[in-house]
Amino acid sequence: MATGRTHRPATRSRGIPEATVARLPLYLRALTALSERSVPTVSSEELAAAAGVNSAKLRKDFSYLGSYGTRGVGYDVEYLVYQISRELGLTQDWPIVMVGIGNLGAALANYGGFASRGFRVAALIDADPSMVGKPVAGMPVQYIDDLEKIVDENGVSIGVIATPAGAAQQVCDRLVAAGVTSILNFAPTVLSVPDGVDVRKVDLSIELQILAFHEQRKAGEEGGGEAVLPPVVREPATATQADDRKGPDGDMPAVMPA
Amino acid sequence: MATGRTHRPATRSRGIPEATVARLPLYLRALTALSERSVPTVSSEELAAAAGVNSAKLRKDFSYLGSYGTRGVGYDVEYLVYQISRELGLTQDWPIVMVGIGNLGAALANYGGFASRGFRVAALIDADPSMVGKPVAGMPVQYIDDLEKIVDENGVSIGVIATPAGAAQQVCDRLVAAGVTSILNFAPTVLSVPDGVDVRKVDLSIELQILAFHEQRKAGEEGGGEAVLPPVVREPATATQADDRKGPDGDMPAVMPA
DNA sequence: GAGTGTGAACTTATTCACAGCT
DNA sequence: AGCTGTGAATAAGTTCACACTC
Repeated sequence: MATGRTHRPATRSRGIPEATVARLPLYLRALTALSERSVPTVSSEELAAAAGVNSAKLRKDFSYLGSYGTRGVGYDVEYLVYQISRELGLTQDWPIVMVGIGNLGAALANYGGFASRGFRVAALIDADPSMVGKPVAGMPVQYIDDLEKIVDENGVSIGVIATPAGAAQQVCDRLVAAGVTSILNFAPTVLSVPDGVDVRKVDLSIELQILAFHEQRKAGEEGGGEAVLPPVVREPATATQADDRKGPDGDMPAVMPA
Repeated sequence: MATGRTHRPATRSRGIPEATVARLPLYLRALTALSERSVPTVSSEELAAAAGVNSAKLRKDFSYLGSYGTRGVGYDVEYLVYQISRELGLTQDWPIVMVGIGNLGAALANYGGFASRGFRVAALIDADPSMVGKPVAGMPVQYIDDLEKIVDENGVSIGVIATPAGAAQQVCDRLVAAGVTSILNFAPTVLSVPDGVDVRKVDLSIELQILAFHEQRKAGEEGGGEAVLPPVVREPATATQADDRKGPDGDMPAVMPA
């Protein structure tokens, strides 16, 4: 205020909204595809469609990064690819370790997306001695006793946990103690970490459950008036009396579902 | 659960915030663990800790479902497990199909989390004829030509896509045409679907990129002045002469990073 | 004319803090 | 005394709509 007009919006890499950060990879993917097709420029409308968001949101997101577009024209694809890559820290290579090379871990290791731009699998680690030395995705599995050494020697700061739930926390603790400060957790458990360590989780069954919620609602709603499924116990408008009315519907049945 | 008995989400359950829905599975998991340990009741504080959220948020979340707690005491674990299960639609069984039984698909099929409460894998489907008939996770892979029939005969409304990116949209279209209204997408691509169809996506490389963003920021910030890791690719101050000031920092280098 | 960049309005989500029940 | 349930306050995220630039 005092300065009248700070011409520069506070867009230092600082203070990019989390929701925006989460969409940058999406934009980057769409832009990369355009780049491969040698498309020189793209409008917010087109790019938004390719990324599955609306154009106002995209423009707003980009505005946090800076003014990278040209009015009346759009965005230069190559230029944006670079700027977003830089913002995401993908102009450097991040060595990562993956712990837990079971079904899922092995699949992830083989998965191309992992080795994509910006990341390099430095080591695969497992606690099962019979796995050690076996090649997975072209690299030998290493024993978990060497975790600290591996992290240290490779300067790893990002770890992926794909162990069973029971082992995840202790693996996490070891990774953090060894210097890892970002963790991607595929184990279905909540990890606790000290301040300064980021955890992101991917949980299949949670995603399915969220879908089931909406699915159920769709089923209950179809037809509106002529419902296929009867509305079941409409709450009497009276609400309460001697009724210890709890939830909106359905008290606990005598027998719990297994 | 026999046919109907889909509880109509009556009165209050209309409009449970999406953010709350996304956390219900988390609470459910924590509660299930308590239930297995035969813990009878739990306070919002304890449960919140187990689920990795703060207690105010948890209480607020639960308040959208109804008044399921007892003041001065806490929540009855079994009761809550049932109520949340019901809210999520897990008191019925959802048959799901999985399309794309490659590395990742097979891993997911084997993954216990999938077959967990409320879901049943009705079929594994692949487009590779050489996969067909092979048992994966104890069930034979079926050919994609039968997709429509499988969806129809099993009353499938939830589909999981684990194909390569290039095939995802067409698989999605076929699933939707066959009657699927919820899709969990593991392919690194944006799916477009008609209104009324829900899509959730899981993308490893996006998650990693988000971590890299924060990681980069940490590195750039430590010590304030002299960073341990040099930011790599220091921009040549070259670029544009007339200082058409674009972003907060860094213009495009002459050579794009691969 | 076309399309970005962005304040302002609006919506959704989180946190606070305390009244009210057991 | 203890802990839930929830309005009220705050923060974060989205959408609108239009001035401005090319």
